[in-house]
Amino acid sequence: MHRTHTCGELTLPNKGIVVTLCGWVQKSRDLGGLTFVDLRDRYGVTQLIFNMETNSELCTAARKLGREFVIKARGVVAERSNKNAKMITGDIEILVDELVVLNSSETPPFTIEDQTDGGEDLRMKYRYLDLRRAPVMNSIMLRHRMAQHSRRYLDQQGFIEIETPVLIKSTPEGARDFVVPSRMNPGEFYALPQSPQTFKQLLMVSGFDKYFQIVKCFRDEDLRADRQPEFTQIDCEMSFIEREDILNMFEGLVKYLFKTEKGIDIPVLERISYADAMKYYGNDKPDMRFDMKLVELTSIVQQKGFKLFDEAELVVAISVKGGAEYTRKQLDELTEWVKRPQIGMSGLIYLRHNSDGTLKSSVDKFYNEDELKKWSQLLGTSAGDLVLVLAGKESKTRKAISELRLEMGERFGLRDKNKFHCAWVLDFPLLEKDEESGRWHAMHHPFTSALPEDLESLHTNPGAVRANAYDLVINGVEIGGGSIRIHDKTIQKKMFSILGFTDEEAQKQFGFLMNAFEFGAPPHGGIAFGFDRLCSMFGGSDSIRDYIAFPKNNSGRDVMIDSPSTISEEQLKELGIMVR
RNA sequence: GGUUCGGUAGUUCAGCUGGUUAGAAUACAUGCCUGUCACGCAUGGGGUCGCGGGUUCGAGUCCCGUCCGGACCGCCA
Repeated sequence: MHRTHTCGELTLPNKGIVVTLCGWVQKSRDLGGLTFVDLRDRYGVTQLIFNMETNSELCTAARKLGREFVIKARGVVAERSNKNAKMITGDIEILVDELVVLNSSETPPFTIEDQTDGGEDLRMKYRYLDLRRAPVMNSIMLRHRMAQHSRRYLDQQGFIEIETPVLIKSTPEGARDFVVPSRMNPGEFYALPQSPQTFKQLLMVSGFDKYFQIVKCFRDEDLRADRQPEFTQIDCEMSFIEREDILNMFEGLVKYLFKTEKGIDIPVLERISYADAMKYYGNDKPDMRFDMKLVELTSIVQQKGFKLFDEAELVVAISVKGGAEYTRKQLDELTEWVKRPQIGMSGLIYLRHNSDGTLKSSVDKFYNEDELKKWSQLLGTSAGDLVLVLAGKESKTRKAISELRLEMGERFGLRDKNKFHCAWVLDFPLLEKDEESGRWHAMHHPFTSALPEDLESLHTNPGAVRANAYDLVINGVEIGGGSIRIHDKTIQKKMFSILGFTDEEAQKQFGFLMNAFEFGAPPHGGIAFGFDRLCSMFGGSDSIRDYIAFPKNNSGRDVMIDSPSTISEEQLKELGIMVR
């Protein structure tokens, strides 16, 4: 008696055949004379039926089945008298003639159903049970398919998949490293890679020409719904290419994924400069599913006696289509929303374009109708629209209006999960100044090249130099990013010196790379995609956790295996480590 | 490092200004029921109100501390 079919495939045409199914008891319904058992496996659910009149022994046994018992059942596929249109297998049921209990089960701590009663914490503790639930299992299977599609496309394009080491060297740049003590080299540590960046560049020096890897990366930073300490990237690098080649190649990958997985033909990817993204969306990863562009009012609103605006570095507004329906109460609530510490604005100014064409603002005291009309014109409002204005320090205000824009987009239903807008964000600044130390930091990473036309200002005006870098942004989420790399030793050295490395430090940290550049490094560049985010985007979720089989919680803990954990004195001693 | 919300039955939650024996739904157990599929009906068991301290005649409720969890800010080249 071997399994002949799955619980998701039997329908009316299979009527009359004898089948054997295996799976878990989803639920049983005992009606006295009849007992129904829903049997579940990875493929679906099929109803088993037991009849007290025709086989009382078997029916009595079936009544004893609890939730999540593992069973094997043989029987004939029969047409149901009462069909269930909600189930794929809802037209049939199995008239069971033999039943084997393969294993019993405790009552699960939460219900194994699409809509579970379990909270996040409990589900994570029993993740192996949570994974039995169809939505979670489907997410994991989506991830599998996405990996296969990506491999197929990249293989077809001539990319070679190569594994790079996981025990590597700690570097001060970027995120914090996870660190692994070396027993054989007391007092020394490996670091886990934040990305295989330098290795893939070395592979280009070796001549592999097109490389990719679907690879775990590690960053010891605080977690978010879309950030895990270990995460997966589709990591790619190519030689003898220019930016345009990379954009085309990976635009191809994005299109291929949407086509094969979702059957969607996405249009040519929009391209927007970092400067424009900041100007129109206040954000380097704009959600371009909807318009609601930022409009700066600074120059026209100052010197009218309104202190908040007069003292502001930036006065910036958005116009919400149909927002004039917002009541005073809702506007007050929105004001509280921007005052939350996470946003940190001192207040919110509004201008309502009433349905009768009149304008009403919260600052009528300072601005006459002509002036308000000017606002309205700049923002292109018509009757029924609502203008929201924030003012204050430049960067904080820009950030706040960007958040407000996303919030209003959300409230007005403009962020449809089934709509996708993909864009390249280009021409990022190469460097950014750290406010505290006053030092320059690489915005992307220190191997990123400058745009050729900006290279000269590297010494005179480093902040103005644009990087030959690009991000892929889908629906306001940074899905991928990359750059054309530096392949010249002298320029790479110069970059390290601008970043505040001494020659000695640079040699110690990255000497292997710069040495390699002395032996015929080809021009090269690449990109890496956040695979977990890509999967959650395709699955329509904001959280990557359901797309990772065994994720960590907000504090970086795996509550199932209870890690991280302390280790024994002997282990510490062997590793030469003292713990305070 | 910070802000904020939460921790009460197996689970999800309610429990008001402190006041008799802490409730609901669901899950579970038992019984009845031949067409259920969120089956129905009846009965029943199930609680260290996260932990510690304080205020009070009296604390699930108020205060302080602490632990755990969620969301977010900082951080994430």
